[in-house]
Amino acid sequence: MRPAPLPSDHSPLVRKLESIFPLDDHERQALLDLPMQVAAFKEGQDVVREGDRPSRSFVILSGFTCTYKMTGDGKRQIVTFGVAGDMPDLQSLHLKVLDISVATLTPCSVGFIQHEDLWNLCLRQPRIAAAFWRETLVEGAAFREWVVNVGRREAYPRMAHILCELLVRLRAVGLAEDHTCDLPITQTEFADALGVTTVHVNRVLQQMRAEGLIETKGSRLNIPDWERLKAIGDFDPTYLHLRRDEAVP
Amino acid sequence: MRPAPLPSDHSPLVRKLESIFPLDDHERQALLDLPMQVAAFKEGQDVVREGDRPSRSFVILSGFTCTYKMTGDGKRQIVTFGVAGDMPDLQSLHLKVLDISVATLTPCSVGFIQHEDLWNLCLRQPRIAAAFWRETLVEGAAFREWVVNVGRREAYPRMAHILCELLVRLRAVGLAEDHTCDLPITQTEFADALGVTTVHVNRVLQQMRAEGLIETKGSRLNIPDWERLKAIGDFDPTYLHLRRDEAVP
DNA sequence: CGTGCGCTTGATACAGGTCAACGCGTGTGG
DNA sequence: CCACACGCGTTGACCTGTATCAAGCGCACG
Repeated sequence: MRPAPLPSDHSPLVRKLESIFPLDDHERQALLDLPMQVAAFKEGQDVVREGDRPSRSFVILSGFTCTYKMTGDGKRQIVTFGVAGDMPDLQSLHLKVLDISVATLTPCSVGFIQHEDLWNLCLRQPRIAAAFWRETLVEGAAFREWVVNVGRREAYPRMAHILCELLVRLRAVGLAEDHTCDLPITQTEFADALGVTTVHVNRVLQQMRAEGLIETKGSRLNIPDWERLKAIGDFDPTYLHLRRDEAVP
Repeated sequence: MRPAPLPSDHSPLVRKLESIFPLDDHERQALLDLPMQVAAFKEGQDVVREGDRPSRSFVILSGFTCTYKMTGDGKRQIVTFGVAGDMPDLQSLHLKVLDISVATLTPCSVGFIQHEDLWNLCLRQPRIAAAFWRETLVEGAAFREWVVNVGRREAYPRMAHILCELLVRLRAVGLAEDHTCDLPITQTEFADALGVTTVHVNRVLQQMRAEGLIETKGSRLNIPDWERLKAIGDFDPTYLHLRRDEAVP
């Protein structure tokens, strides 16, 4: 007998959209009514793959993902991390063939939404269409900043910058306390995100710990001096286009 | 007396949108009817600047632009080049404050369109809204590939890749013959796009010329062996999401 | 006719890559 | 229940792509 469908939980989606776009009760309800098929993924699996032609997009309900591309000679570049509420392949609503793959970094629960349902909702509620559009634009802004980070900052500030971005994004969806969060990202994954080697990531992290910039135990990250990390990472959260500035007081 | 308003020419916009989205006569006409205020910019001017809160977006009608961000210590990273038909700040329709600046690389003619007019058109014609949304998504896809290029390819293939992208995009809007185009981009600008120094760009270009990969006279670029350039640049045009694959036969 | 910008070249320095090996914790199959 | 394999973090020695610095050249333009 087939497993019962997993219970759906739309709240990460709503929370995420509200972090960048104001919704009224009616709109919130419309989102909650979206048909969603929930699936569980183990760590290290591809949710979608470059070249796919999906008829649905997905929301991350829990867990962490990375969005990546492979080069011809087998190197991986991670272009963004996904956290609860993110829709890493929302673009496929308009772009038929996927130009990226999305893999889970941890066990994940994801909710699939048929393009048809999304499309109908957008036609009926232009403001929700605007919210989704805006969501993809914010994602685009983050890619631009990622280019700057990889192209123009050395490994040390580059790492600082990514840590800042992750903390702020996690805070925006309620997944981080003031200066602490769970960040289950391995050094290899950071390496592929920063465009450096694992060895170098290791040395950078050690130096950051030595200088009291960060504290880690297990996957727990703590940032003792947020202002200093921000300064070193040359981090300005404007590009995340959050409604409430989550720059952390 | 004030100068007469410049004559507007919507055709670059229509041509660009049609390269990624099928339009019918009615939709084409709706675009042609968009109120547009044309302005001429000299070379090296900012059209819009990071931090601006524009009430309009612009289409490049002629000329070349670059979209860039500055780091805290004054380094510039170009995140994309703009050619006729592109709308480098279309995102500002939904994101109030600009996270990028756009500068002209050559004298440019640009057409400003009020957000209000765009917004009305999108509400009346959902398919045109979809076309604009798609336009921003394609731009996002190009940023992702730019991250990969800067993060994971060495300077030589990185340059090859950018040249491939530019040729294909120019072809898509009718600004390039098969393997030749006008590319008025200085070595300094390439440096800021690739995340390397001008000196290094110079050496890379010389090597490419020496190996017969490219030929240049003035701003004229010719590519004698397209397949080889593509292979070296690890270039696959899928991410540009063109309707007709402009991969150049 | 100078002056500045874009291009070019050479010498030298360094951030980060490569290669190789080891420790440690954990899950697993014999 | 132990041995072993494997993933992740760590370390050291050495190498290289690219940066940095400095200078010269030619041409377009005021």
